[in-house]
Amino acid sequence: MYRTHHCNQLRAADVGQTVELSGWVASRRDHGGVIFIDLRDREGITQIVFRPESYPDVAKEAHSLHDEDVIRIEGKVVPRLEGTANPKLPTGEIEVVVSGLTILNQCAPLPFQLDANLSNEDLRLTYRYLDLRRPAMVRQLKARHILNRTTRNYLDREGFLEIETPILSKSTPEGAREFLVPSRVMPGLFYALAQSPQQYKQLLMVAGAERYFQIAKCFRDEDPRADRITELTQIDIEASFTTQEDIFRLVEGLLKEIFAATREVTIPTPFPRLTYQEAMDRFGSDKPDLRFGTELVNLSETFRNSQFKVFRAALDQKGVVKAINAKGFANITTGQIEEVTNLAKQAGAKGLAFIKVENGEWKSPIVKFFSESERKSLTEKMGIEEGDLILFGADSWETVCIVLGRLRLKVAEFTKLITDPDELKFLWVTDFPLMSFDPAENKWNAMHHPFTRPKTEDIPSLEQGEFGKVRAVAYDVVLNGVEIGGGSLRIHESDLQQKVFSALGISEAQQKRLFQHLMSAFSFGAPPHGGIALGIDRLLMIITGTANIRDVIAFPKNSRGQDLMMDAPAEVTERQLRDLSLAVRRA
RNA sequence: GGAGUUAUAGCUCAAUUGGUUAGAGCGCCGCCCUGUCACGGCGGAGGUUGCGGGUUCGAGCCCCGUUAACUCCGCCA
Repeated sequence: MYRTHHCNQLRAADVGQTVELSGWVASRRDHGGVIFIDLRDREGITQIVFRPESYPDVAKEAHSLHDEDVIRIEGKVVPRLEGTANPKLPTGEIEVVVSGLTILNQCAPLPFQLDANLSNEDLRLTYRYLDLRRPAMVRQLKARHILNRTTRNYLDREGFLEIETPILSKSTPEGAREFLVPSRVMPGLFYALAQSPQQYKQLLMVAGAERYFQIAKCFRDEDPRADRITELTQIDIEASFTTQEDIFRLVEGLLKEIFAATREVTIPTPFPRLTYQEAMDRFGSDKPDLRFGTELVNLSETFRNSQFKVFRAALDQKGVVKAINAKGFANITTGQIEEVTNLAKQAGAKGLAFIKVENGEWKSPIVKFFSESERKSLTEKMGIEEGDLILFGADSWETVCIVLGRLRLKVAEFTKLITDPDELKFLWVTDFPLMSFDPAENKWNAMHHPFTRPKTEDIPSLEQGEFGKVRAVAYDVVLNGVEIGGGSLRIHESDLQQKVFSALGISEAQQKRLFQHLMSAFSFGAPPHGGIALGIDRLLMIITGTANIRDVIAFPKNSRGQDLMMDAPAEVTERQLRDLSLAVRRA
């Protein structure tokens, strides 16, 4: 037997028991005579004591122990001596006097220390199995386990079946770049790794599964970010005979249980809702962070007849003038002004107009163009007070919203508008546009995916070719400015699906080649259906309060998609390539 | 594809305006230590300052190039 208890189990009530423990040496405090060791396993730490006067042979062997050696001990639980209890440990009232020691395995000198400052991430990822021994990382693994368990229990109770779908699938033109996998049996042909189970889950609805979910791995061959990784996990949900309201209620209930189980907080439901239009107009983002205000204010009427050419020109071209008030940020430094100006330009602005309100004076190169009534209207609409900084955008509605939305986030960061690190602000963003125009490709792309249902009242616009006016029954769930999930009601009629494909520039020949299975499935009595997918990794980032998606994944890839521990991707042999009928072209 | 930040001992970091032998803490090795909990004390080993070039009497520090990591933009239905 290796253990009778784990290392976070023994308490004062267990005093007198003879126990066995196994684990790693987390810390050795060798006084020459008595030796203390913090013995660590997955659950926690128990102090064990070697007393030479009681067990001289065992104590002698303990002198040679090192950090991270793996040992098994037996001994007696005793209360700690008067005044030596450790209130920092749940097991701190007791210790185990060791009468028997087995060294199960020794540890070589470590490449980095587990108890010290975090080492550089390369090293942590290379030796991830050591990094994961840190209690903080164990907490991450447990949080994911609890989230998954809660999800399964909840969706089971709601009548959902967990059904697995293929990872090896077929390449489709829309969406993220895919990882390709060559077929050995059929030379020259390729699978694609599923970027989501989207089509399978819709086909399951046609199959009459009615309520499906899956904790699904998805693969996207795009450049990673701090909150994006090539290999991600989603709670994938689809239901038949469902409405947007049904899905909102389901997901709100799920998130309520997840946050109760992982963070022990009660989140208020239902979540507030904004349409895409409102979200962009007021917050300059389709995933607004509602933990602070600083809303975008429309000033188009104020400057309708302005002498300031930049504003006037934007308005004359049917654009808008909007602004945000960075309260109390008039003391912005020159360097910060430069930074926000660059940010504005990056987001599509031609420049950045601003007003600093200092000592009762408006300090700005543009104020001289403003009339008395314009100043008055501006003061009123923006609620201008001493110490404020007003940042303007004048351009097309979309550009202005995007620019000011980015500035809003930057201002919040500079002026520390988020004060409570535990605050959770959920919302639904609804009525997304069905399609967006890509000037680079000169074509319309699906905003969500090509199977998204247009709003019934907007179908005439679709038929008339006014694609920009068509809204979708598509929705995102947003938490603290992070898109944690998105979904839609789907098209279940082959003729409507065909119209959308055509609008997206997918020819009939392509439709047949790529989506024949869907088109024919829809012709055999497909029920109305819809669903959503929630990003587990991003959700866990917020639950555990980390800024890096790799912290919530046991074995993550780095920002170039490498697994530093396994050293993947790696070269393969000529023989393997030959079997796959592949040749590598080297530069 | 573009931009920014970073790179010094096994790890985390220092090193004044360019100045002589590049330091500290932790870890490692040796010795000492019977109530610690980041135990403590004494001693020791350990460096091509990412790599290549340049400027200079002299470069960890300045310049150019390059590589890598991270972050951001593009991209991510």
